[in-house]
Amino acid sequence: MAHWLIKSEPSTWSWAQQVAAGDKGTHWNGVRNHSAKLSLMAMQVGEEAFFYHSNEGKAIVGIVKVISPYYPDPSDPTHRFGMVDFAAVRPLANPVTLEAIKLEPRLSQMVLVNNSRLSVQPVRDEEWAIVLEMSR
DNA sequence: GCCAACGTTGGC
DNA sequence: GCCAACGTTGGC
Repeated sequence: MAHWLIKSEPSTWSWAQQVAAGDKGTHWNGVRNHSAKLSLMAMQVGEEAFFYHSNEGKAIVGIVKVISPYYPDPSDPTHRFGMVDFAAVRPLANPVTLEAIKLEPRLSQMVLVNNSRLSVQPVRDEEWAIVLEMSR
């Protein structure tokens, strides 16, 4: 199973709102970037992703799971981009901040560090485990 | 609020 | 097909 990371500005869509959406989850629409699209297309139902708060908080705050495979994003007039649905799984006991991630040498290859603008990105298995360890 | 990094657009 | 101009993202 692959792991992922998705970003959201809390002022637009927060972890609290994601939790409130429950098992029905939310449509992750609005992605308009090719790299992000490739990750969305590769996602399988049941795979988990870190939920990262950008701008305010700048931390991984929870885990979501994919509850629907990739399908067209009706909000895209060009019909080039699609989306998946995510539902909240659980919060992290302690959010893992971008600062802490940057200080951890074993996470120096994370896309979050190297390509900070990419809103949907893959996470390596070892990176996933290290972040979970840091959240305890 | 600034600005660097990056992606996209459009003129040529 | 190149590349300058522009818009957006997101850390600082």
